[in-house]
Amino acid sequence: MFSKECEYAIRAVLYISTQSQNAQSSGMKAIAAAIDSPEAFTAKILQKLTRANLIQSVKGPNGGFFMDAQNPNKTKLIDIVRAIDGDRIFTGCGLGLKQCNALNPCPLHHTFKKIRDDIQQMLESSDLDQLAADIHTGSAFLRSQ
Amino acid sequence: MFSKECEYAIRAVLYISTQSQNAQSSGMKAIAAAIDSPEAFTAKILQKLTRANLIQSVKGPNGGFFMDAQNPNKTKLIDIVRAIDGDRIFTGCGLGLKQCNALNPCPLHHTFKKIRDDIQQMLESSDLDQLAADIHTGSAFLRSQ
DNA sequence: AAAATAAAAGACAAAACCATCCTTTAATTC
DNA sequence: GAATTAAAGGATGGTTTTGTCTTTTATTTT
Repeated sequence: MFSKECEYAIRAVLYISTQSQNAQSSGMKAIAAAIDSPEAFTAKILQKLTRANLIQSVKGPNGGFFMDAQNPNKTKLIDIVRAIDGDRIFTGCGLGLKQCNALNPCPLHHTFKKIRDDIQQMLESSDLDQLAADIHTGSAFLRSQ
Repeated sequence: MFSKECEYAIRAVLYISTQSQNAQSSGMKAIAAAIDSPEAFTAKILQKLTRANLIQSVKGPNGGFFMDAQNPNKTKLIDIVRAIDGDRIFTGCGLGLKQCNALNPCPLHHTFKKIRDDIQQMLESSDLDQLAADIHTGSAFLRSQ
């Protein structure tokens, strides 16, 4: 569904979101450990997210990554997905046709449209606060237990 | 959503299904042309589908690939997906966690479950006859127009 | 039986994706 | 302002996926 990069990105942002609620910034190594992802690769992803203005960063001692307080409840999952994977998952054809639309559809176009719309709807409606809450209460996890 | 291999596989089987309705067998090159896929790669995929008993093949002059008459209405899309991509799309975690289930879920597990169930339902319920019919009438296509 | 045809099979090549390493830049601490 | 810390950036390596090429095997036609 998502690229590995995007999976890590979502998990990283969710983690940063939980930490930012206590005005804590998180270093790259701490993030990679918390979400069980490779450090160097995670660093690259955090760079992309920073450039996309989805998270902030500061260099130097006690630096790291964070979101400003009002951001977690504005940022939606779809923003992360768009920043990393683009919109191929929303617009691409399920059977890989270069051109596939209502006028010239693949045999699954109409059925897939509903599913893609559901995914989009889900990614647009969920804000990070709610998801971070589940992590805080221990009812959801960012790495395997 | 699906691997490229699986996309080609579905398109190939749908094409073979349309041709088999006239008891016509189709050669690899004809299939690749009809679905706009690379020939050699398509040949490999057709081999897999044959080994999985989703289609039949005969060698030699006038050989090719076909489905026996009663097969297109028994075969479901999910059989093709399972044969090529396995069941990762039905069981894998959307955020890439090695272990993700109702007891130890990722923050998106429950939302994703619904979507994955929808996809599975869709792949189980559609049989090839119906989809082939749309192709025959020209209301759906297996390659870009 | 020989020739021709077409799939099966195995080895190989290219591209994309995933991941790491090393140097540079910026911020903080002492 | 020197040393330290941590992110930014660039170059590079490994793996998987995608795709090709060549030989072999099976079937049909003549």
